[in-house]
Amino acid sequence: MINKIPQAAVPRLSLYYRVLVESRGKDYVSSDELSKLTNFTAAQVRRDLTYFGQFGTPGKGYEVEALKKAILSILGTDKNWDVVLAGVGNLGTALLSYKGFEKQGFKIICAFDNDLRRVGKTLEGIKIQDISELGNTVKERNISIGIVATPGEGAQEVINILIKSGVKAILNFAPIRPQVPPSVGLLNIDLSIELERLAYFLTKSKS
Amino acid sequence: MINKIPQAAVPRLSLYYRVLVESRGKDYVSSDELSKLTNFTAAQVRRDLTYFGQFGTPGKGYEVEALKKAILSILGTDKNWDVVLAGVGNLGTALLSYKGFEKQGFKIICAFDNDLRRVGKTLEGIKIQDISELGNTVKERNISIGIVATPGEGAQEVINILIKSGVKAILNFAPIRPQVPPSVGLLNIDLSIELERLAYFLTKSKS
DNA sequence: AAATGTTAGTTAAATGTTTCACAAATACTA
DNA sequence: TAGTATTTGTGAAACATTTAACTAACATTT
Repeated sequence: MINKIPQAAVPRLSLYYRVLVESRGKDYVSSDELSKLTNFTAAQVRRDLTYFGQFGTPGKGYEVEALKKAILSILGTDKNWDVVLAGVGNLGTALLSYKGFEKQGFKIICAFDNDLRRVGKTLEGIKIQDISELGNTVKERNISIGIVATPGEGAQEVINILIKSGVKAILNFAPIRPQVPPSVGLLNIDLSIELERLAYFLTKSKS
Repeated sequence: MINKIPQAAVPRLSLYYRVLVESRGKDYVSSDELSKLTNFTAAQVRRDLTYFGQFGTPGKGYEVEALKKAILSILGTDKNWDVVLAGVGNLGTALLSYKGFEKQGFKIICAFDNDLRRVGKTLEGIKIQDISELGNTVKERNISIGIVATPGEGAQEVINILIKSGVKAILNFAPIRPQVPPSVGLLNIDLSIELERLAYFLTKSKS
């Protein structure tokens, strides 16, 4: 392919989709309107969309429903994805309870923990299993997305099990940078690092 | 300034600090070793560090303790930061309970919610206050960092209050892209968007 | 049907970031 | 002390992304 798609364009697509959902009632929307709704420039909106195809009509704009469908299909959110959760502490529980995921086709279908006080309990309709069953369950149920919300210690081990069992994409909240083979997608969300970025911003803007 | 610092260098600095902490016992560490520990290239390690100053000794490397202190000072994590939390649902509770923040100098000192069932309760030693008191409390206590963990509706309003009351940096978990003046630092963590990025990765790698 | 205005798609320039390669500085060894 | 091995810091090149300017297509108005 000649046109490489910038990494950063993908989350922007998600945002275009959101504002399209909110602009129910309109038949067409222009890059200029999308620009105002997302705070990206109109040029970037057009550029981003053409990375993935041609969706618009000159003089008119983009057909809302068609563009919505197209973005869903590009992102893969027109399918349903089964998700496994490893680590059901405070954060894990919060993720399990978050209603937003299911709307977008992501369903946490099983959850694991190594704390025996939690194992066996049911949260949001999901029975927490012992971490020792992680590998087999993931294999049996053929799950391809994993969320890791364990402490840093042991996170790499959990991730190794996930990968060995066929998981192809991981959202990692543990404060480590796990090793994964290139075939596996990895996104790290590291709360401490984000706060440190803010602290840097504050320190810098004072000087 | 001639050398503008790439945005992306800042979170890398956080990671250098982490591996330095873990390499206790060593007096000196080379860019090559830091490279292996962080999976960034050695050239990037050196480049990143020189954005902020000259910390190394040719032929020897970087003195661990000195570099640790320098990074702390650059990031601003050598100071203590008071943090306000808006929204004490599942995610907010998880953040309130997360022990990692305090170690890095971030302390959530007050929390607010608009749900009367939560207001008045005490979590992790912090009494949840009514959202109507948010502005005054932030002003009185002179807080400069805010974490927003409310639903999307109302998040912009909460953020407006934070900014009006003197908050200068915001970590936003609500699924919106808030408007903030350029003088205010903003980082968005949007869980749905992260999952959609993974879905895109999976969709793409199958084709 | 012609003229005008709007808007997507494309090409080129500008900006920002990372990588490469090497000189200069220091440490080590004999 | 001279010579060799390390390792930093950095100019320049390579790469990636965003912004801006332009072109062509379509819609609307008269």
